[in-house]
Amino acid sequence: MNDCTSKEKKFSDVVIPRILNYLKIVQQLEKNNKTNILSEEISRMTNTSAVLVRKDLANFGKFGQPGTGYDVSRLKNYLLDIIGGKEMSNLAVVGVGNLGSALLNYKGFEEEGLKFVAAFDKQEGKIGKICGNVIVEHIDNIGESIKRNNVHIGIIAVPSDVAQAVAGTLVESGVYSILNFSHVALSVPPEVTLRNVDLAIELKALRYFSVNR
Amino acid sequence: MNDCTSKEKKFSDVVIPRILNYLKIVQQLEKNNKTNILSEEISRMTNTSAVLVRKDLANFGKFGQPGTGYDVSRLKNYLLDIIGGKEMSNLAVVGVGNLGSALLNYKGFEEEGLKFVAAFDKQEGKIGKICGNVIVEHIDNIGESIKRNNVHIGIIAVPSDVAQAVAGTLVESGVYSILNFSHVALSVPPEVTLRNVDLAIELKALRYFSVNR
DNA sequence: GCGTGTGAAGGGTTTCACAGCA
DNA sequence: TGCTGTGAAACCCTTCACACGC
Repeated sequence: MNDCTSKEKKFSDVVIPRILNYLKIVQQLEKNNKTNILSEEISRMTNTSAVLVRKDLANFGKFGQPGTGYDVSRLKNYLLDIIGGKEMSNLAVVGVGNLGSALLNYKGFEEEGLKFVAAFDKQEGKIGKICGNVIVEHIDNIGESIKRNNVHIGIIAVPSDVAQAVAGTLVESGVYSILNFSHVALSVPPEVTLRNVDLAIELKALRYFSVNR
Repeated sequence: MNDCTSKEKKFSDVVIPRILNYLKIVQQLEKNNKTNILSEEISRMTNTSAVLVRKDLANFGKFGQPGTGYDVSRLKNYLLDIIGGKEMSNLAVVGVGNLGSALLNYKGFEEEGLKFVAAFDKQEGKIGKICGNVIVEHIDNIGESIKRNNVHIGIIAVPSDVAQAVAGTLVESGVYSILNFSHVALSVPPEVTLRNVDLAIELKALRYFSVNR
């Protein structure tokens, strides 16, 4: 097989972030007009063993050149196919504090297929303000706004004590993909895909691995 | 064995975040004056199977009561021992944009053993301002300030194009634990523990798992 | 009886060693 | 010769089934 045959294949939670890292790197290389890359180089840039890089990539079909390496733009396109990064995803942020603002103002999401289409807060002073490319709406508008803007992914960037309520509202409004930045364990129905980014846990994990090495 | 014997034991990258989640939950429960918890409940709150919860906990010695469950405050203390969460870690943030400010202003890190002691930016308007509990210093002060403040962990919250340079400065200044929020692959010497939180990758992973379920 | 603790089985992931191709 | 691709082995992680203790 010489084509990308693995669109049906499901990849695990270990593999996907790794592949997304490979993608990040080849996109970077393409911008710098590099046309070829070795598994050895990808390995160094991602802290992944070179064999594992090759194994991962070989999963999708063989598009490496023995003795030469991988063609950067070809690799990029295959990875995008697999990851589904070619269509735009519409994002909504709930909570326009510092974290919410950081997300909304981040340049570069859009060229990665991620687009903010709505933002919500309950603080009157923030409603109607422009943040990034969107106008902040009142949190009571979530239901209506999410349908109007065809939101795919909801991002929870509110204080912990209201995070669960916001999650409920998002789900009711039909958002089945949630990224949770709050420091509480959310409970959502099984059909919802939930991913947590807990900054305290990241810091503590880092601390653990610095000490225990 | 009935004691916590596993201080020497090293846990993997899969296990540690899970344990930190257990800890988060028992800390929460303790605040709510709950004194006892079943593996079944921890399971529901963390999306981890109950057997796995018991296996994880049994790693540290048996402190569950068959037929009854776990004593919350005893469990908390053991987990803190294992994770090393009893000493305070000093943190420094480089880049006081929205993300840096979000971190500096987050209430609750301190009671988790994480304390911000320094913040840096290169934008003149920000220098000298108070953010959270620290005064923002110029980025040129990193070397001196890090020694003065005994920084353990450096957090990179600057734009991608300067992230590598900042990483270099941190390492030169003696910071060997780095949490990187920028969207580039940093290269650091092997003695440095580096952990990456890439928001674009989190969003893309979430998208992948929403579609492929 | 109920819930924890644990050896054994099962499944998945990573490494090893080497085959194959430019 | 150099680098990719791949079966086999090793390793780790998770689940299963059940023993044990309150």
